[in-house]
Amino acid sequence: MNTSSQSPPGTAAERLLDAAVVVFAREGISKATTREIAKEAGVNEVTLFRNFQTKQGLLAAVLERAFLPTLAGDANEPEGKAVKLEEAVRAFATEDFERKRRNIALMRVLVGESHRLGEHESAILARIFHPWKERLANRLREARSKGLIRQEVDPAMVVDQLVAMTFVGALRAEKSGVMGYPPEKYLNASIDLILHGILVRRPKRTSK
Amino acid sequence: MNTSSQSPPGTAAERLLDAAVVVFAREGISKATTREIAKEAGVNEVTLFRNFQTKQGLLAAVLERAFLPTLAGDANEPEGKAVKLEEAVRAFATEDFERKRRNIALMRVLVGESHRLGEHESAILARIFHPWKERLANRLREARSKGLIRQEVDPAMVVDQLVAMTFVGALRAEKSGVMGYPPEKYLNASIDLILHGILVRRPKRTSK
DNA sequence: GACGCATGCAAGTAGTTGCTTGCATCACTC
DNA sequence: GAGTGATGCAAGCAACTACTTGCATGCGTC
Repeated sequence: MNTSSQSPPGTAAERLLDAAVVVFAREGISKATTREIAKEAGVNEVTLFRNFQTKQGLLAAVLERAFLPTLAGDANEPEGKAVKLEEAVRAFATEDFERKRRNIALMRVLVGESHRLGEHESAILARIFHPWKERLANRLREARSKGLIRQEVDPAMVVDQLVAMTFVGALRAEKSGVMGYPPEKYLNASIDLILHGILVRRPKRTSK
Repeated sequence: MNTSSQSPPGTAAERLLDAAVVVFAREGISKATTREIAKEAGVNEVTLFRNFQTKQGLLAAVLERAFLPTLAGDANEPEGKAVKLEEAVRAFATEDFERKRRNIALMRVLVGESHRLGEHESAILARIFHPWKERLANRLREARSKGLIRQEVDPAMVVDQLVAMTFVGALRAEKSGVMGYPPEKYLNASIDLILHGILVRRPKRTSK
Protein backbone atom coordinates (compact mmCIF):
# COMPACT_ATOMS: atom_id res chain seq x y z
CA MET A 1 0.00 0.00 0.00
CA ASN A 2 2.75 2.37 0.94
CA THR A 3 3.83 3.14 -2.58
CA SER A 4 7.26 4.70 -2.14
CA SER A 5 7.04 7.58 0.35
CA GLN A 6 9.36 7.80 3.33
CA SER A 7 6.64 7.40 5.97
CA PRO A 8 7.92 6.96 9.50
CA PRO A 9 7.08 3.64 11.12
CA GLY A 10 3.89 2.86 12.98
CA THR A 11 0.28 2.52 11.91
CA ALA A 12 -1.45 5.36 10.15
CA ALA A 13 -3.35 6.17 13.34
CA GLU A 14 -0.16 6.51 15.33
CA ARG A 15 1.45 8.71 12.74
CA LEU A 16 -1.66 10.86 12.65
CA LEU A 17 -1.57 11.33 16.41
CA ASP A 18 2.08 12.33 16.30
CA ALA A 19 1.43 14.74 13.47
CA ALA A 20 -1.64 16.19 15.16
CA VAL A 21 0.34 17.11 18.28
CA VAL A 22 2.83 18.94 16.10
CA VAL A 23 0.30 20.77 13.98
CA PHE A 24 -2.10 21.63 16.80
CA ALA A 25 0.79 23.07 18.77
CA ARG A 26 2.13 24.99 15.81
CA GLU A 27 -1.11 26.37 14.36
CA GLY A 28 -3.52 26.34 17.26
CA ILE A 29 -6.43 23.95 17.41
CA SER A 30 -8.95 25.85 15.33
CA LYS A 31 -6.45 26.94 12.70
CA ALA A 32 -4.92 23.50 12.28
CA THR A 33 -6.41 21.81 9.22
CA THR A 34 -7.04 18.15 8.67
CA ARG A 35 -5.23 18.42 5.35
CA GLU A 36 -2.08 19.69 6.97
CA ILE A 37 -2.17 17.09 9.73
CA ALA A 38 -2.55 14.33 7.18
CA LYS A 39 0.27 15.75 5.11
CA GLU A 40 2.53 16.01 8.17
CA ALA A 41 1.73 12.38 8.95
CA GLY A 42 2.47 11.30 5.39
CA VAL A 43 -1.01 9.83 5.20
CA ASN A 44 -4.06 10.50 3.08
CA GLU A 45 -6.65 12.86 4.51
CA VAL A 46 -9.45 10.30 4.22
CA THR A 47 -7.52 7.99 6.49
CA LEU A 48 -7.71 10.63 9.19
CA PHE A 49 -11.50 10.66 9.03
CA ARG A 50 -11.77 6.91 8.78
CA ASN A 51 -9.75 6.58 11.98
CA PHE A 52 -11.09 9.46 14.06
CA GLN A 53 -14.40 10.41 12.36
CA THR A 54 -14.02 14.15 13.03
CA LYS A 55 -11.32 16.66 13.80
CA GLN A 56 -12.67 16.88 17.35
CA GLY A 57 -12.37 13.13 17.71
CA LEU A 58 -8.75 13.41 16.70
CA LEU A 59 -8.17 16.14 19.29
CA ALA A 60 -9.64 14.01 22.06
CA ALA A 61 -7.42 11.10 21.06
CA VAL A 62 -4.40 13.39 21.02
CA LEU A 63 -5.06 14.63 24.54
CA GLU A 64 -5.66 11.17 25.91
CA ARG A 65 -2.46 9.85 24.45
CA ALA A 66 -0.31 12.89 25.09
CA PHE A 67 -1.09 13.41 28.76
CA LEU A 68 -2.72 10.42 30.38
CA PRO A 69 0.26 8.01 30.33
CA THR A 70 2.53 10.76 31.59
CA LEU A 71 0.42 11.01 34.67
CA ALA A 72 0.01 7.30 35.27
CA GLY A 73 3.75 6.81 35.27
CA ASP A 74 4.14 9.23 38.15
CA ALA A 75 1.05 8.74 40.23
CA ASN A 76 1.81 5.24 41.42
CA GLU A 77 5.16 6.02 42.87
CA PRO A 78 4.42 4.93 46.42
CA GLU A 79 7.56 6.39 48.00
CA GLY A 80 7.26 10.16 48.42
CA LYS A 81 6.45 9.79 52.10
CA ALA A 82 9.97 9.11 53.18
CA VAL A 83 11.58 12.14 51.58
CA LYS A 84 11.75 15.49 53.30
CA LEU A 85 9.09 18.06 52.57
CA GLU A 86 11.58 20.40 50.96
CA GLU A 87 12.71 17.63 48.66
CA ALA A 88 9.12 16.80 47.81
CA VAL A 89 8.44 20.39 46.80
CA ARG A 90 11.64 20.54 44.83
CA ALA A 91 10.93 17.27 43.04
CA PHE A 92 7.37 18.31 42.21
CA ALA A 93 8.42 21.71 40.91
CA THR A 94 11.27 20.34 38.84
CA GLU A 95 9.20 17.60 37.28
CA ASP A 96 6.28 19.96 36.68
CA PHE A 97 8.48 22.59 35.10
CA GLU A 98 10.24 20.19 32.80
CA ARG A 99 7.06 18.49 31.71
CA LYS A 100 5.51 21.82 30.87
CA ARG A 101 8.57 22.99 29.00
CA ARG A 102 8.47 19.81 26.95
CA ASN A 103 4.85 20.35 25.91
CA ILE A 104 4.65 24.09 26.19
CA ALA A 105 3.46 24.78 22.65
CA LEU A 106 0.55 22.42 23.06
CA MET A 107 -0.22 23.74 26.55
CA ARG A 108 -0.25 27.29 25.28
CA VAL A 109 -2.84 26.62 22.62
CA LEU A 110 -4.92 24.63 25.10
CA VAL A 111 -5.02 27.61 27.41
CA GLY A 112 -5.74 29.95 24.55
CA GLU A 113 -8.66 27.90 23.32
CA SER A 114 -9.75 26.43 26.64
CA HIS A 115 -13.09 28.18 26.44
CA ARG A 116 -13.98 26.36 23.26
CA LEU A 117 -12.90 22.88 24.33
CA GLY A 118 -15.76 20.43 24.65
CA GLU A 119 -16.69 18.81 27.92
CA HIS A 120 -14.89 15.66 26.92
CA GLU A 121 -11.58 17.44 26.31
CA SER A 122 -11.87 19.46 29.51
CA ALA A 123 -12.57 16.31 31.45
CA ILE A 124 -9.46 14.68 30.04
CA LEU A 125 -7.31 17.60 31.12
CA ALA A 126 -8.83 17.70 34.60
CA ARG A 127 -8.26 13.97 35.00
CA ILE A 128 -4.61 14.57 34.24
CA PHE A 129 -3.68 17.58 36.30
CA HIS A 130 -5.88 17.28 39.35
CA PRO A 131 -4.41 14.12 40.90
CA TRP A 132 -0.91 15.29 40.14
CA LYS A 133 -1.45 18.48 42.12
CA GLU A 134 -3.43 16.75 44.83
CA ARG A 135 -0.45 14.58 45.63
CA LEU A 136 1.67 17.55 46.67
CA ALA A 137 -1.27 19.21 48.39
CA ASN A 138 -1.70 16.18 50.62
CA ARG A 139 1.96 16.23 51.47
CA LEU A 140 1.64 19.88 52.45
CA ARG A 141 -1.45 19.24 54.58
CA GLU A 142 0.43 16.60 56.44
CA ALA A 143 3.35 18.95 57.01
CA ARG A 144 1.04 21.68 58.20
CA SER A 145 -0.58 19.38 60.75
CA LYS A 146 2.92 18.69 62.07
CA GLY A 147 3.54 22.39 62.47
CA LEU A 148 6.21 22.63 59.79
CA ILE A 149 4.11 25.05 57.77
CA ARG A 150 2.39 28.21 58.94
CA GLN A 151 -1.20 27.50 59.91
CA GLU A 152 -2.72 30.24 57.75
CA VAL A 153 -1.27 28.73 54.59
CA ASP A 154 -3.77 26.92 52.36
CA PRO A 155 -2.01 23.88 50.83
CA ALA A 156 -4.20 23.69 47.73
CA MET A 157 -3.54 27.33 47.05
CA VAL A 158 0.20 26.91 47.46
CA VAL A 159 0.20 24.18 44.86
CA ASP A 160 -1.76 26.40 42.50
CA GLN A 161 0.69 29.22 43.07
CA LEU A 162 3.62 26.96 42.39
CA VAL A 163 2.19 25.60 39.13
CA ALA A 164 1.33 29.16 38.12
CA MET A 165 5.01 30.03 38.40
CA THR A 166 6.16 26.94 36.53
CA PHE A 167 3.61 27.49 33.78
CA VAL A 168 4.42 31.13 33.12
CA GLY A 169 8.10 30.32 33.47
CA ALA A 170 7.80 27.62 30.82
CA LEU A 171 5.94 30.08 28.62
CA ARG A 172 8.69 32.66 28.98
CA ALA A 173 11.48 30.16 28.55
CA GLU A 174 10.00 29.21 25.17
CA LYS A 175 10.67 32.65 23.74
CA SER A 176 14.20 33.00 25.02
CA GLY A 177 14.21 36.74 24.44
CA VAL A 178 11.64 37.63 27.07
CA MET A 179 13.30 35.84 30.01
CA GLY A 180 16.16 37.83 31.42
CA TYR A 181 17.69 34.90 33.27
CA PRO A 182 18.24 31.16 32.75
CA PRO A 183 15.17 28.97 33.28
CA GLU A 184 16.92 26.89 35.93
CA LYS A 185 17.54 29.98 38.01
CA TYR A 186 13.90 30.87 37.72
CA LEU A 187 12.87 27.40 38.81
CA ASN A 188 15.18 27.43 41.82
CA ALA A 189 14.03 30.89 42.78
CA SER A 190 10.42 29.75 42.62
CA ILE A 191 11.14 26.79 44.86
CA ASP A 192 12.96 29.08 47.28
CA LEU A 193 10.11 31.55 47.25
CA ILE A 194 7.57 28.87 48.06
CA LEU A 195 9.66 27.37 50.84
CA HIS A 196 10.48 30.70 52.45
CA GLY A 197 6.87 31.66 52.00
CA ILE A 198 5.31 28.73 53.82
CA LEU A 199 7.80 27.15 56.23
CA VAL A 200 7.86 28.14 59.88
CA ARG A 201 11.63 27.71 60.05
CA ARG A 202 13.80 29.17 57.32
CA PRO A 203 14.95 26.52 54.84
CA LYS A 204 18.48 26.18 53.63
CA ARG A 205 19.31 27.93 50.37
CA THR A 206 19.08 26.10 47.06
CA SER A 207 21.56 27.95 44.94
CA LYS A 208 22.32 31.48 44.02
CA MET B 1 -26.89 57.40 6.55
CA ASN B 2 -27.83 55.39 9.56
CA THR B 3 -31.13 54.16 8.24
CA SER B 4 -32.93 52.98 11.34
CA SER B 5 -30.73 50.59 13.34
CA GLN B 6 -29.96 51.12 17.02
CA SER B 7 -26.24 51.63 16.63
CA PRO B 8 -24.44 52.74 19.76
CA PRO B 9 -22.84 56.16 19.61
CA GLY B 10 -19.40 56.92 18.26
CA THR B 11 -17.85 56.76 14.85
CA ALA B 12 -17.87 53.55 12.90
CA ALA B 13 -14.17 53.07 13.65
CA GLU B 14 -14.75 53.32 17.39
CA ARG B 15 -17.64 50.91 17.29
CA LEU B 16 -15.53 48.50 15.29
CA LEU B 17 -12.74 48.64 17.85
CA ASP B 18 -15.18 47.97 20.68
CA ALA B 19 -16.71 45.08 18.78
CA ALA B 20 -13.33 43.66 17.82
CA VAL B 21 -12.25 43.42 21.44
CA VAL B 22 -15.40 41.49 22.24
CA VAL B 23 -15.21 39.12 19.29
CA PHE B 24 -11.45 38.54 19.45
CA ALA B 25 -11.79 37.66 23.11
CA ARG B 26 -14.78 35.42 22.54
CA GLU B 27 -13.64 33.56 19.44
CA GLY B 28 -9.89 33.84 19.47
CA ILE B 29 -8.00 35.95 17.00
CA SER B 30 -7.77 33.53 14.11
CA LYS B 31 -11.33 32.26 14.48
CA ALA B 32 -12.88 35.71 14.76
CA THR B 33 -14.29 36.75 11.40
CA THR B 34 -14.52 40.22 9.96
CA ARG B 35 -18.18 39.59 9.20
CA GLU B 36 -18.96 38.88 12.83
CA ILE B 37 -16.99 41.85 14.11
CA ALA B 38 -18.84 44.15 11.72
CA LYS B 39 -22.17 42.67 12.76
CA GLU B 40 -21.33 43.09 16.44
CA ALA B 41 -20.44 46.73 15.73
CA GLY B 42 -23.67 47.31 13.84
CA VAL B 43 -21.61 48.39 10.87
CA ASN B 44 -21.16 47.12 7.35
CA GLU B 45 -18.26 44.79 6.71
CA VAL B 46 -16.82 47.00 3.97
CA THR B 47 -16.49 49.81 6.47
CA LEU B 48 -14.16 47.64 8.50
CA PHE B 49 -11.82 47.23 5.56
CA ARG B 50 -12.10 50.86 4.55
CA ASN B 51 -11.00 51.88 8.04
CA PHE B 52 -8.39 49.26 8.86
CA GLN B 53 -7.42 47.77 5.46
CA THR B 54 -6.90 44.24 6.83
CA LYS B 55 -7.95 42.12 9.76
CA GLN B 56 -4.40 42.35 11.09
CA GLY B 57 -4.55 46.12 10.91
CA LEU B 58 -7.67 46.01 13.01
CA LEU B 59 -5.94 43.79 15.58
CA ALA B 60 -3.03 46.19 15.89
CA ALA B 61 -5.41 49.08 16.41
CA VAL B 62 -7.30 47.09 19.02
CA LEU B 63 -4.16 46.36 21.03
CA GLU B 64 -2.96 49.95 20.88
CA ARG B 65 -6.23 51.30 22.09
CA ALA B 66 -7.02 48.58 24.63
CA PHE B 67 -3.74 48.54 26.52
CA LEU B 68 -1.64 51.62 25.91
CA PRO B 69 -3.83 54.18 27.71
CA THR B 70 -4.26 51.83 30.64
CA LEU B 71 -0.55 51.88 31.17
CA ALA B 72 -0.05 55.59 30.68
CA GLY B 73 -2.60 56.35 33.35
CA ASP B 74 -0.61 54.43 35.95
CA ALA B 75 2.98 54.99 34.96
CA ASN B 76 3.16 58.65 35.77
CA GLU B 77 1.99 58.37 39.32
CA PRO B 78 5.05 59.90 40.93
CA GLU B 79 4.22 58.93 44.51
CA GLY B 80 4.95 55.27 45.25
CA LYS B 81 8.18 56.17 46.96
CA ALA B 82 6.59 57.29 50.15
CA VAL B 83 4.53 54.18 50.82
CA LYS B 84 5.93 51.15 52.60
CA LEU B 85 7.34 48.32 50.55
CA GLU B 86 4.65 45.95 51.69
CA GLU B 87 2.00 48.39 50.60
CA ALA B 88 3.70 48.84 47.25
CA VAL B 89 3.68 45.10 46.66
CA ARG B 90 0.08 44.87 47.75
CA ALA B 91 -1.00 47.76 45.54
CA PHE B 92 0.83 46.37 42.52
CA ALA B 93 -0.60 42.89 42.98
CA THR B 94 -4.13 44.12 43.53
CA GLU B 95 -4.09 46.43 40.55
CA ASP B 96 -2.42 43.82 38.36
CA PHE B 97 -4.88 41.13 39.37
CA GLU B 98 -7.93 43.28 38.79
CA ARG B 99 -6.72 44.56 35.45
CA LYS B 100 -6.08 41.03 34.28
CA ARG B 101 -9.43 39.82 35.51
CA ARG B 102 -11.10 42.61 33.59
CA ASN B 103 -9.43 41.67 30.32
CA ILE B 104 -8.83 38.01 30.95
CA ALA B 105 -10.60 36.70 27.86
CA LEU B 106 -8.51 38.89 25.59
CA MET B 107 -5.33 38.08 27.52
CA ARG B 108 -5.99 34.39 27.21
CA VAL B 109 -6.31 34.44 23.46
CA LEU B 110 -3.23 36.64 23.21
CA VAL B 111 -1.21 34.06 25.11
CA GLY B 112 -2.72 31.22 23.11
CA GLU B 113 -1.86 32.85 19.80
CA SER B 114 1.23 34.74 20.90
CA HIS B 115 3.45 32.72 18.57
CA ARG B 116 1.54 33.95 15.54
CA LEU B 117 1.39 37.61 16.49
CA GLY B 118 3.38 39.83 14.19
CA GLU B 119 6.32 41.89 15.38
CA HIS B 120 4.17 44.96 15.56
CA GLU B 121 1.63 43.37 17.89
CA SER B 122 4.33 41.84 20.10
CA ALA B 123 6.04 45.20 20.36
CA ILE B 124 2.80 46.82 21.47
CA LEU B 125 2.35 44.28 24.24
CA ALA B 126 5.95 44.60 25.41
CA ARG B 127 5.64 48.37 25.50
CA ILE B 128 2.67 47.93 27.81
CA PHE B 129 3.77 45.38 30.34
CA HIS B 130 7.48 45.99 30.67
CA PRO B 131 7.42 49.44 32.27
CA TRP B 132 4.61 48.43 34.55
CA LYS B 133 6.66 45.56 35.96
CA GLU B 134 9.87 47.55 36.01
CA ARG B 135 8.31 50.01 38.39
CA LEU B 136 7.89 47.41 41.10
CA ALA B 137 11.24 45.83 40.31
CA ASN B 138 12.96 49.13 40.97
CA ARG B 139 11.15 49.46 44.25
CA LEU B 140 12.35 46.00 45.22
CA ARG B 141 15.95 46.75 44.23
CA GLU B 142 15.89 49.77 46.42
CA ALA B 143 14.51 47.74 49.32
CA ARG B 144 17.13 45.08 48.82
CA SER B 145 19.93 47.61 48.93
CA LYS B 146 18.53 48.74 52.27
CA GLY B 147 18.66 45.20 53.58
CA LEU B 148 14.90 44.74 53.82
CA ILE B 149 14.97 41.89 51.34
CA ARG B 150 17.22 38.85 51.33
CA GLN B 151 20.28 39.43 49.18
CA GLU B 152 19.90 36.30 47.08
CA VAL B 153 16.49 37.41 45.84
CA ASP B 154 16.36 38.68 42.25
CA PRO B 155 13.87 41.56 42.08
CA ALA B 156 13.01 41.13 38.39
CA MET B 157 12.32 37.47 39.00
CA VAL B 158 10.10 38.20 41.96
CA VAL B 159 7.98 40.50 39.85
CA ASP B 160 7.69 37.81 37.20
CA GLN B 161 6.68 35.29 39.82
CA LEU B 162 4.05 37.62 41.19
CA VAL B 163 2.52 38.35 37.80
CA ALA B 164 2.58 34.63 37.05
CA MET B 165 0.38 34.06 40.09
CA THR B 166 -1.98 36.90 39.26
CA PHE B 167 -2.26 35.76 35.65
CA VAL B 168 -3.05 32.14 36.39
CA GLY B 169 -5.30 33.24 39.22
CA ALA B 170 -7.26 35.46 36.86
CA LEU B 171 -7.46 32.58 34.42
CA ARG B 172 -8.86 30.27 37.08
CA ALA B 173 -11.22 32.87 38.48
CA GLU B 174 -12.80 33.18 35.03
CA LYS B 175 -14.06 29.63 35.12
CA SER B 176 -15.49 29.71 38.62
CA GLY B 177 -15.67 25.94 38.80
CA VAL B 178 -11.95 25.28 38.79
CA MET B 179 -11.00 27.59 41.65
CA GLY B 180 -11.72 26.04 45.01
CA TYR B 181 -11.55 29.35 46.89
CA PRO B 182 -12.55 32.98 46.40
CA PRO B 183 -10.27 35.01 44.13
CA GLU B 184 -9.61 37.60 46.83
CA LYS B 185 -8.28 34.92 49.12
CA TYR B 186 -5.99 33.74 46.37
CA LEU B 187 -4.73 37.26 45.79
CA ASN B 188 -4.05 37.85 49.47
CA ALA B 189 -2.33 34.50 49.78
CA SER B 190 -0.11 35.35 46.82
CA ILE B 191 0.86 38.67 48.36
CA ASP B 192 1.59 36.91 51.65
CA LEU B 193 3.64 34.28 49.90
CA ILE B 194 5.76 36.87 48.13
CA LEU B 195 6.32 38.92 51.27
CA HIS B 196 7.19 35.95 53.44
CA GLY B 197 9.34 34.68 50.61
CA ILE B 198 11.52 37.74 50.21
CA LEU B 199 11.53 39.83 53.38
CA VAL B 200 14.25 39.45 55.96
CA ARG B 201 11.83 40.15 58.79
CA ARG B 202 8.47 38.43 58.82
CA PRO B 203 5.64 40.72 57.67
CA LYS B 204 2.38 41.12 59.46
CA ARG B 205 -0.45 38.96 58.22
CA THR B 206 -2.86 40.22 55.57
CA SER B 207 -5.97 38.24 56.31
CA LYS B 208 -6.92 34.66 56.89
C1' DG C 1 -6.85 -17.85 -4.55
C1' DA C 2 -10.62 -15.86 -2.23
C1' DC C 3 -11.74 -13.03 1.38
C1' DG C 4 -11.42 -8.95 4.49
C1' DC C 5 -9.14 -5.00 5.95
C1' DA C 6 -6.42 -0.85 5.82
C1' DT C 7 -5.11 2.52 2.90
C1' DG C 8 -4.49 5.51 -1.32
C1' DC C 9 -6.42 8.48 -4.96
C1' DA C 10 -9.50 11.62 -7.38
C1' DA C 11 -13.29 14.17 -7.22
C1' DG C 12 -16.79 16.61 -5.16
C1' DT C 13 -20.08 19.23 -1.76
C1' DA C 14 -21.65 22.84 0.86
C1' DG C 15 -20.20 26.25 3.66
C1' DT C 16 -16.94 29.92 5.25
C1' DT C 17 -13.15 33.21 4.79
C1' DG C 18 -10.68 37.74 3.81
C1' DC C 19 -11.31 41.10 0.81
C1' DT C 20 -13.11 43.76 -3.50
C1' DT C 21 -16.17 46.25 -6.70
C1' DG C 22 -19.88 49.24 -8.24
C1' DC C 23 -23.34 52.03 -7.01
C1' DA C 24 -26.52 54.58 -4.05
C1' DT C 25 -27.45 57.50 0.05
C1' DC C 26 -26.81 60.65 3.55
C1' DA C 27 -24.57 64.82 5.97
C1' DC C 28 -21.92 68.59 5.71
C1' DT C 29 -19.45 72.65 3.61
C1' DC C 30 -18.44 76.36 0.49
C1' DG D 1 -26.62 73.44 -5.09
C1' DA D 2 -22.44 71.40 -6.34
C1' DG D 3 -18.84 68.95 -4.35
C1' DT D 4 -16.78 65.89 -0.79
C1' DG D 5 -16.37 62.24 2.32
C1' DA D 6 -18.15 58.62 5.12
C1' DT D 7 -21.17 54.93 5.00
C1' DG D 8 -24.59 51.32 3.35
C1' DC D 9 -25.98 47.51 0.26
C1' DA D 10 -25.68 43.67 -2.96
C1' DA D 11 -22.93 40.80 -5.25
C1' DG D 12 -19.09 38.35 -5.99
C1' DC D 13 -14.32 36.10 -6.08
C1' DA D 14 -10.80 32.88 -5.19
C1' DA D 15 -9.23 30.24 -1.72
C1' DC D 16 -9.94 27.28 1.86
C1' DT D 17 -12.63 24.28 5.21
C1' DA D 18 -14.46 19.71 7.24
C1' DC D 19 -16.02 15.91 5.47
C1' DT D 20 -17.91 12.35 1.80
C1' DT D 21 -18.11 9.03 -2.01
C1' DG D 22 -16.60 5.57 -5.26
C1' DC D 23 -13.13 2.89 -6.72
C1' DA D 24 -8.61 0.77 -6.89
C1' DT D 25 -4.54 -1.41 -4.65
C1' DG D 26 -1.96 -3.94 -1.61
C1' DC D 27 -1.36 -7.20 2.59
C1' DG D 28 -2.21 -11.00 5.49
C1' DT D 29 -5.02 -15.25 6.45
C1' DC D 30 -7.48 -19.21 5.79
